[in-house]
Amino acid sequence: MPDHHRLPILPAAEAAPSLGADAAVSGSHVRSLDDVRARHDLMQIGDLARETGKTVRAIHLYEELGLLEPAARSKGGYRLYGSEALTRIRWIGKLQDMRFSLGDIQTIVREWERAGSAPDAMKRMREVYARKLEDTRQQRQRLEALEHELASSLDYLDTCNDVCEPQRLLSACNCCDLHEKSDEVPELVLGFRAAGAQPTLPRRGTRAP
Amino acid sequence: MPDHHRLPILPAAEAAPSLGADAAVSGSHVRSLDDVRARHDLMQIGDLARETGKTVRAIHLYEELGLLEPAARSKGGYRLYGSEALTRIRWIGKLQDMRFSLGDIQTIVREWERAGSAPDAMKRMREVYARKLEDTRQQRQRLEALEHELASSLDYLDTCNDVCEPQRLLSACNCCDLHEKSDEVPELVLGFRAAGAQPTLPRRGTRAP
DNA sequence: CTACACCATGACGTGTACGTAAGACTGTAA
DNA sequence: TTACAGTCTTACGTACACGTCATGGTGTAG
Repeated sequence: MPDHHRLPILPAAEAAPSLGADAAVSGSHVRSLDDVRARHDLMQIGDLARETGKTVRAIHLYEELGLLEPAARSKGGYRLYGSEALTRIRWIGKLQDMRFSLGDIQTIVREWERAGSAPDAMKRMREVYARKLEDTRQQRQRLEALEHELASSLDYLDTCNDVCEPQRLLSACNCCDLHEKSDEVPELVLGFRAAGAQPTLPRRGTRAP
Repeated sequence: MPDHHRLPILPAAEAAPSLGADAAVSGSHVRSLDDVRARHDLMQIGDLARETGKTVRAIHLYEELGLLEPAARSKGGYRLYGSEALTRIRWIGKLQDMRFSLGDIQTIVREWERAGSAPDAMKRMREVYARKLEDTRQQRQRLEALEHELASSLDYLDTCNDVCEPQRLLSACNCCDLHEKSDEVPELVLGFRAAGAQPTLPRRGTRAP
């Protein structure tokens, strides 16, 4: 067999130089292409998808947006990725968890790529992260507050289950005297009762959208 | 002036019975319609929008979805809301903050309206809230973790700014020896370097989407 | 009466992050 | 060689939570 049958790889750039052969190897079914690719630590898009939990489509999208590029292509045009792709995709996921949109990430990546020097790039990234730390903090505090509201609502609802007569009607809830007077009705509970359709007069045809 | 000039209100149901005249009154420009409506604690959709920070369109949407109904309509068809609408809309907002979609809220509201008795309804709602408390907790923990990652990334980037030579190139970052050996490169920083386009060989035309 | 801000209804548009399908090609095993 | 899963590009579809007209009526002041 001539050489080009073994594995025709067209590297997009020089292969990652100093990385040892310690890449993530999916422990499942081994095909012979894997054997060959393994010499270069390369996996194809489906493997990458499995490892990251993203779909192939999502990875395609990231590439369209310039967030990710395959390390190489097979002769037939298959995308081949090294283990840095895993890092990159997980990184994207984390930024998404922080509520960066893909557009934001695009901007970040472009800034990074256009940075003059290393400390310059680091400085820009520091700013982005510093701002995001602030509103991540705020978001978390909001969630904390909601958690407390949820907890006290559960408390309140427990009283309902404990002391309310089983046949009591919802309409009688507005003048309920079974809770401690000190118990303010939590807003999360109040909301159920306010301004909905009239449950006792169900004259609206159920128009499910 | 005949009576129907004063305020032709067609109540959708009996007005909220036991609520005192303590409704939220926007302290701004008072028009005479307000005067009249004030006797019934009613505001029109624009006022409601201002008070809640939502748009008129959003409120319309909530109504289409069955999440909210005006307490009454003016003779001319204007929607008129009591103060429970404020409660309701703020409630919707909180549920949205907990990552309930409007569709979820729709389901919740329908379940509530179809509940047989009061304790029955409370039980259902308790379950919904209990589940949500769980994943609100998880979400918050995720955010906490990200906060820590952000903080240590900022730390790491500070070192870059402090000890890196101003003209060092990004490509030299991969073999950077200026950090303590104990400093693992944070993933949030690693992500920048992995698998992007090649910054040193900018041969991709900037294809901004 | 007129001006003018506000509102109603209906319908179509928008941005995000993918999903889905079509039709053709690739890589490998049997 | 054939079968078959995986992949390619292209392109249109989707769900969500509204935004944005267009057209016409309403409520009140001057």
